[in-house]
Amino acid sequence: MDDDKYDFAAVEKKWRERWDAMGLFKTGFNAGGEKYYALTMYPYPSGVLHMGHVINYTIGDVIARYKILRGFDVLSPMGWDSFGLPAENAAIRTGVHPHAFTEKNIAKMTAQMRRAGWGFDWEREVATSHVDYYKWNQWFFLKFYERGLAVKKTAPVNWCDSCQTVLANEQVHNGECERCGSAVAQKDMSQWFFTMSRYAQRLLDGHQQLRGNYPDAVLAMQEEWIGRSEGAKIYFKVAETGDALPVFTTRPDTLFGVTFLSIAPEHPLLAKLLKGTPQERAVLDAAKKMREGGTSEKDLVDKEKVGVAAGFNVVNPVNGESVPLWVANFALMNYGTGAVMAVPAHDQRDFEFAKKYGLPVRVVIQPSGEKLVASQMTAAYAAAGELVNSGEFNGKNNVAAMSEIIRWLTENKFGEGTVNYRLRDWLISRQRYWGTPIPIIYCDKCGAVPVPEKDLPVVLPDDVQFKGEGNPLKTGASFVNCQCPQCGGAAQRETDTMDTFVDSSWYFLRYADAKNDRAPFAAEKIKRWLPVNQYVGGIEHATMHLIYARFFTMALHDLGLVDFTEPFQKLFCQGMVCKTAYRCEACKWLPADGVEFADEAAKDKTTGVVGKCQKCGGDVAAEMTKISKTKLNIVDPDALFDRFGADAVRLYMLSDAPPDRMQIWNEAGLNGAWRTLNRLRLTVREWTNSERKLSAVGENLPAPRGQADRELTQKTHQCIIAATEAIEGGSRLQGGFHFNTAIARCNELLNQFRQKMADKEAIDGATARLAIETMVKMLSPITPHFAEEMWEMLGHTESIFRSGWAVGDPQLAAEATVEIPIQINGKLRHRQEVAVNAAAAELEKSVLADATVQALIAGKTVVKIIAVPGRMVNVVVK
RNA sequence: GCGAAGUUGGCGGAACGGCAGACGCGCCGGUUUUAGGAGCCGGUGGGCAACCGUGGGGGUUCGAAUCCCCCACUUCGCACCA
Repeated sequence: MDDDKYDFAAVEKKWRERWDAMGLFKTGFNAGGEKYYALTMYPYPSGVLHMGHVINYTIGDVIARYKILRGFDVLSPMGWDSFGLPAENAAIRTGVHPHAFTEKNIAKMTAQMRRAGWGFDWEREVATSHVDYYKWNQWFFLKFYERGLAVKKTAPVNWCDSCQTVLANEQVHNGECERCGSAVAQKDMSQWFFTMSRYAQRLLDGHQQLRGNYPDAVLAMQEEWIGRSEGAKIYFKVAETGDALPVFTTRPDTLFGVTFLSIAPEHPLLAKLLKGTPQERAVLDAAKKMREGGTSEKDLVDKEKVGVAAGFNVVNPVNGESVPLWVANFALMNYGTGAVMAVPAHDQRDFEFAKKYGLPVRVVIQPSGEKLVASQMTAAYAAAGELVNSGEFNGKNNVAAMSEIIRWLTENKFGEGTVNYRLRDWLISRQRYWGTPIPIIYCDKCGAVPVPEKDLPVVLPDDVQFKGEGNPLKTGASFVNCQCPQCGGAAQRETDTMDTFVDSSWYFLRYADAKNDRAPFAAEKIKRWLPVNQYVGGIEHATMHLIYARFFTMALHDLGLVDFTEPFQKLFCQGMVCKTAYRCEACKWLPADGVEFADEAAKDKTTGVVGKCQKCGGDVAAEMTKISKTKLNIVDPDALFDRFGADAVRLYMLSDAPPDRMQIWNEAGLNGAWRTLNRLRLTVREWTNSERKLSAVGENLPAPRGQADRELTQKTHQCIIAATEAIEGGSRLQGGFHFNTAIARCNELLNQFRQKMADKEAIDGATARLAIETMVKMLSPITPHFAEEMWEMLGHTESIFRSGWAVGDPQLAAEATVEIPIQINGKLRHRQEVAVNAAAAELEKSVLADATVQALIAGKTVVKIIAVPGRMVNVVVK
């Protein structure tokens, strides 16, 4: 009958225009409603949306629309994290200025975002590379500087000698420069930090408020990142010179077992000690060698443990013993004190190091029931036991004696109990152009002088060169040379720019007052909108961005700029979008169409060899990984919008898996989403036609309140309740956002509705309308254009987003009877239809009265009966 | 190395400690004068059966995909990518 197709392109365009016209996504749409701030992590403007964005912003949009339906005054903003390395790399490669590159990308991605149907309040758009944004980064820096929260210290960077440039960890592969392949080494530079480590305990304490509102995994990762550990600081001294060399240890109980002490190769004391000694050259060379390779934690840890004797000894305060000082690459300057006491008998890493270099092993803890002999040990003994060779602590349990030992250390001034954190100060300096200039001027006379607030912003200059060597900002003569604000003499600007994580640590505050040119934001706007009610983003941000933003908010709180300490009330993290990638030993990564598959089944395999490379004929192995350009497994959202429309893509993204799981990309499922929409559309058409027929017959027809009506009404209310619960979370589905099960409930309702139509069951017009409108409404946040179109088809003249969310009635949803399983000794044996509210005693009676059950337990003794009302009965027999 | 998450049919996934496989994809068969990426009907974990089945091995329980312990594998993060 109807051979027309659903013209999604026209429908989607039509509704986007109407939403714009009606101001659906501007704050105040539900004027007077309670505020709701729905935030999604702003993207880096790479120029193309990837599937991670699609899932992220679809979830955010569904939440915003759902809250609009529930009457909230919703703020749902979008912006651009537009500073960063890629624009600068593009400038080096193609000569296009980062500014032009970035603006073009923003324009492209904005168009893509509109096509997806994500509703944002574009009047609040921010771009961090715009001077009206980064000016406030500089302003915050000055405030931090005044308070001692921004300081300058020495820290190592990845240095490529042949490119004469600092490299990001990302640009270092296996200790080599990504561009030229030459060896990378660490180099110390004086750089700016935010003293975030001061906030370690507060960040940790904040978890109490966040527990239950952030994913547990994120809190666990942040706890690990903050890395609180209790232990003691022990005052070792250099035997020859008397220099203090404190160490931090979590195992003060093993202090009598120390046989050497390790110091980080870049420890400042090392160079001082060695100065003028015969071994100076050799030890410093060895230390330098240890610093080859990148600075990332993974690079450091993966390195083989090596060391060299420094030619000095240190004195163990507890027994006065002198033990040798070693330089070791596993001693980390930025953790603890940069020196570690070594107890080979009770620490595996120390044990291995001691065996490698022939250092002594001394047992100070004996496990019960066996006796360790140092010379016969093959591994360290790290567990608990009885202290031996430990002076007055001999005979005590090492764990139980811990606090006593710490007290003793403090009383005797050998050390003190202390808490150490893994959390480091935040290194914000970047030796790059495309970032916020740090507002500091260096004067020969006055030293480092902050740029006065009235001189802000320090604008990024355009007259710079991108050669791939050094920091381009240093080539801007007009930028670098300036006057000292204090003495007026010739001075030079800081050419380091800020880490882009500074930008993203407060952008959510700026959205509340995006156009303010007198302050980063006005207090009353912050009061209205902050904190963020729901933040949505990728799990990959669990530590860095989310910790920096929390720290920044606490710092702003301490500056009196905001009156809360946690920026995000609730956090939801979607999983990675992954897809099979193909790798050929010789040709590296291949696109799927570059693989000659062994057979049809091989196309679905996600691991192991699946075929041959079309180019070289070598074996191709499949691997399931995050969608990325380098692995050639990207999916272009635009192409999907072209083929299926935004609604079908959105529906598919949410219908398959709960969004906090890893999403496995499989295009076949998209067809199914498209079909679901068509089926619903067909249903709406058929029903609106038949409804017209019905009303033409007359209103005198008795309403057929029969069995079919009751069933459909029940199913409809079940759908509303279950779908709402799946979205909201709650007792059963804790986290919420289980769109996949909400969609499944709608499908069930649709199936039942179509079944009844096909069977020509008599259904009252109002019952049918409620059912069909419920399906449309439950889907409206997910497939908004489609839902609007159906809503209109159903005779409504106003947007569905004006109609409010559906309310389920638990009484109408309730079932009268339920078929419960009957178990005999825990095994399913029979079923019985019982009243839903039948009490345990009634269940027992009716089950025992059942002939089948009697036959099953004939000749056996009933030991007990477990009856769970409404769920099951288990008869235990012997 | 450290930390996190995950592992259920051919596939994505459902399942307050209580009927394993909802819903969807795919596949198989049928159907509608039907050529569409269409609709509709039926089937679809394994096994002829009894039964067996939630990565492997133990445990707790009347009852375990679910809780506990051990192990394996996969993915993600680790501070200059954002």
